[in-house]
Amino acid sequence: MTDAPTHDVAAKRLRSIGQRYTRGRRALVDALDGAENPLTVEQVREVESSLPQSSIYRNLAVLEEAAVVRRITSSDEFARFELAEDLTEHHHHLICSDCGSVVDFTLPGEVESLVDGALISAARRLGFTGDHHRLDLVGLCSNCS
Amino acid sequence: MTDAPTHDVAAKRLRSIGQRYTRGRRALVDALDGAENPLTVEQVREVESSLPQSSIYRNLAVLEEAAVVRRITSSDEFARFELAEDLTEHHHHLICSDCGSVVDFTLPGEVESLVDGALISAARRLGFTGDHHRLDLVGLCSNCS
DNA sequence: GACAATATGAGAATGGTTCCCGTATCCAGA
DNA sequence: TCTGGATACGGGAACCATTCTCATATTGTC
Repeated sequence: MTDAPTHDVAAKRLRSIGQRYTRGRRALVDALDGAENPLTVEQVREVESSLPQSSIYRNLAVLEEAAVVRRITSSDEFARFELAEDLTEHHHHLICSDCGSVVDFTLPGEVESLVDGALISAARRLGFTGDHHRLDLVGLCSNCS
Repeated sequence: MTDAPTHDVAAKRLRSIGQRYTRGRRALVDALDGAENPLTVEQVREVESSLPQSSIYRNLAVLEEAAVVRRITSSDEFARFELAEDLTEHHHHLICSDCGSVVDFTLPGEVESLVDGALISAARRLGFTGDHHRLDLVGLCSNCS
């Protein structure tokens, strides 16, 4: 189960784009919040078996638009979803290039700020408006190595 | 046109996995090497209009398996391809979250080594065998902002 | 409680990518 | 240079994660 604050933020963000915070959408937020790592649609179905596939896809898209959920791509063919970082904490992904599994990890604050600074100046140089960075480590998970 | 060394390396890597370095594959390497940024299959077709789509897909997969080409995913639905980093140089991507375009950039060496060190220790902690990192900046390109 | 608007969900459609298979090309040995 | 066997090519069919459709159910409002 998810903290009330998370649900409150989700409800507010949905409302701000003219969407309701329905039972199915709450179930998705609970599923993602209860997971250690980003989930595929199939994994969401395993956790919340009552949700039909089409609703999962549609509502994940709505939640993504409301900035409640972030979609990430791995090395396999399945999209994965996690709660937005400001609802959890800033983190990164270990991506297995063999099986596509994704595991979260964090880096020391000094590293983060150095990276951010470097990215901001690179973006400025190229006329790009940076929103967030995405620092993943690609390799082999303990199962596949 | 691509340096001989690049073609030599490509030929050797293909040979090492029992594949030939054919005309079509050479054309793909030329196309990717001549591009400023990673290319979609459609963009490859624009550059090398003689190559049929099915051959582009098949040969990019072969070149990827031979570690001559790397496949990257953006925010849109198209896969993009670039030469492996040891045939070009280590770099990162600015990814436009609106149109999906991808632009290369590089970071100062100190930042790279700090990041690498931090990633290595994080990977060790989680039983992961790191291969390479992937540091992208997601935002809006000058066209979309 | 009734109405209008929005969300749901089962199945169809979409489209980037992969696969199939008959043909063309390449390489080794003679 | 020929020949045989293996590999690559390429047009089109198949695949499958995802998106779309639309009739029904649910929601919020007066």
